[in-house]
Amino acid sequence: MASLARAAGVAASTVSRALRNDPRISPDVRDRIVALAQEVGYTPNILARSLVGGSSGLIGLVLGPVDNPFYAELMQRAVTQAAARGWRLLLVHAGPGPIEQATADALLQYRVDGCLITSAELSSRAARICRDNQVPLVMVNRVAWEHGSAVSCDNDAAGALLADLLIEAGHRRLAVVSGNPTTSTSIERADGFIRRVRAAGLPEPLRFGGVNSHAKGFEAGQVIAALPAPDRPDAVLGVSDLIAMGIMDALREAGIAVPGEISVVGIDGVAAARRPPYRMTTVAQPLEDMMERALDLLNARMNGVHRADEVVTLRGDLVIGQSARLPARLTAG
Amino acid sequence: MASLARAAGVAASTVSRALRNDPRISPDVRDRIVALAQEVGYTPNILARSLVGGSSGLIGLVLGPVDNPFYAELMQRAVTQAAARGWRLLLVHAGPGPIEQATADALLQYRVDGCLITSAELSSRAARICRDNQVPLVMVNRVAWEHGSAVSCDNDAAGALLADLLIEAGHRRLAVVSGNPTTSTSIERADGFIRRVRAAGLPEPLRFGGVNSHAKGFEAGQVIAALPAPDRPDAVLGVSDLIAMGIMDALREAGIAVPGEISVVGIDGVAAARRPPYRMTTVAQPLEDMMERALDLLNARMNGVHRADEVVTLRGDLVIGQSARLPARLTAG
DNA sequence: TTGAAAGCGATACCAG
DNA sequence: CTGGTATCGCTTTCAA
Repeated sequence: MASLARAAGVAASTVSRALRNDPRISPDVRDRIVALAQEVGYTPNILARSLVGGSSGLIGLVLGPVDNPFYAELMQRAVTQAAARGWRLLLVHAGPGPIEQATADALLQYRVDGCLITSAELSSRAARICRDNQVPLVMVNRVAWEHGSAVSCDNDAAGALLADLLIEAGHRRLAVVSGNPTTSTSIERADGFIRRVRAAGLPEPLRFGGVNSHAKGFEAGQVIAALPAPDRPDAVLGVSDLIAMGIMDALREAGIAVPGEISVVGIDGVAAARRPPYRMTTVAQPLEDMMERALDLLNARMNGVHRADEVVTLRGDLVIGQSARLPARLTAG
Repeated sequence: MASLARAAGVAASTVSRALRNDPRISPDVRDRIVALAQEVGYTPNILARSLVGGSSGLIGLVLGPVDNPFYAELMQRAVTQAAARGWRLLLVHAGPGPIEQATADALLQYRVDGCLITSAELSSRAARICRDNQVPLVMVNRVAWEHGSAVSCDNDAAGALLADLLIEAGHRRLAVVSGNPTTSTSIERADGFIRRVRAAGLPEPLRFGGVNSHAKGFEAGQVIAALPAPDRPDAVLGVSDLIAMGIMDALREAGIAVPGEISVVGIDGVAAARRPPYRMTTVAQPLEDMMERALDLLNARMNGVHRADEVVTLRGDLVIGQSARLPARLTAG
């Protein structure tokens, strides 16, 4: 920058202002400097800028296991929307394993302006670090931990809605395949579902699960398929599309027609579940809006202003596929 | 850091050295400082360090469309392996669209030590920026562009291997569904396949394609299914697993048995293709090794040392699934 | 083995 | 409107 200033015959501070469109710089001087910068291929060093300015322009991103396409879709939204706000993502973790200390430390070392945690599990270490250092924190698809704001889909309502629809369509023996029993997302979805089944006076739903994976759904599907027909459920909720896909695969492999003999529904609305051969009936998370709100929450907390932690819940969108028998009023149109 | 130095009764430079395990600092002083830093929760500011040191510890990551799970898997490897080397990823792009100028600029603004481009398409802008600014660049799953090194799977060999196996197993009417006609990956895979088909004296393979997506594979599958039986191919290669999954879905939906009536094979080895209901016979890219080599290449070019661009090609691993009829010698075991 | 001082590249305040 | 100067947090000579 010094050499640029010399070449332009002005002071460094003038260059600095010109390049950031400071209003109180004369247009002609600014144009000359901008042109010169362009010419010599000068790019401001954000690291140096952050040093004095305080803000790094970085958002830490902690991702969950990306074998669940939901996280991949979330990530894509995060990159795009963050870029639109002039922020960059520091990707510090992606995967199922616990986040390491060195990794969590990076959030502080790089002075991230905020942190986005999308993993339903294992986020505690990163969350603690953010709390201890007043780094704004927003969790997506996850209930707020001790500290931090959160944006999620109304999981309970999603489960309840699907239960209502299945029941209205005449299903009587329902089942639910859960994910990780320690994650709020999985629990709430199952709870909402089960509550409505009970409210309808139907028998207690069968319950399976333990991990949020295709394999676990497949396993549950095999067990269900092996049940003698009278005991066999006529409708199953996979608490995630990934699980629901596994269920459906197992049932079909066992020669059971979906939705002919058993209806299957999921939650998330990932692309893979919506296309053939699944055409899943599911409740899609409003990803675009969720990320928008998440970044809003971060933004509001980024300039040093303290604000109370905030929890935002958005309603999901019912996606009518062909994996479940639904009330005629929905399928007629 | 100044306050830390004051509290410890030493100079800032001593603190700096102590925290980085400089050998020429007395152990007791170092321990005292480290303990104190721990106590007050001090974290070094890497931005400031980079300012003087030169290296930011950041690797720019440009990702392709993550609806293809291949890119998601690649990303997970990238994060893990980069972390193991003490690097962090600056995620500047993910998705199908072209990379924007502002995004590409971020690579320079944050002074990334190197750049990893995994998108088979649209990487030119980022690549150009790296070239113009001597930022080490490695492309993964993509042939080298004008500038930069590259690591990829031997795509041609993968296509050739699958053709050989299908032919050996007795298939006679082959077809190939390509991806984006401008990407080296897609072209090479198809070329290898077609070359072997010709070499075997079989009729010219049917060709479909245009985009690397499930939808495009599905479309091609529908067309294939609609062909009158005598013209219908008895084996199809989808140049990516994503495409192959689409093909298989369409065929099965049309009531055609896979692999009973038509064999389907893919390339990539993504998790989704290997599990039920696909159980794809495919050539898996050695992701772990590819990322390892990619980071090696970056590392060798990162400390200012100039090295010639390098291209590394790794052989893929045949994954025997159940989506294709294969020679008995392979399926016997 | 430790300390003092000079930067690294930018911004911001205070003058002019 | 523009120029000097202190400063951000850390590393790195150069001395002691």
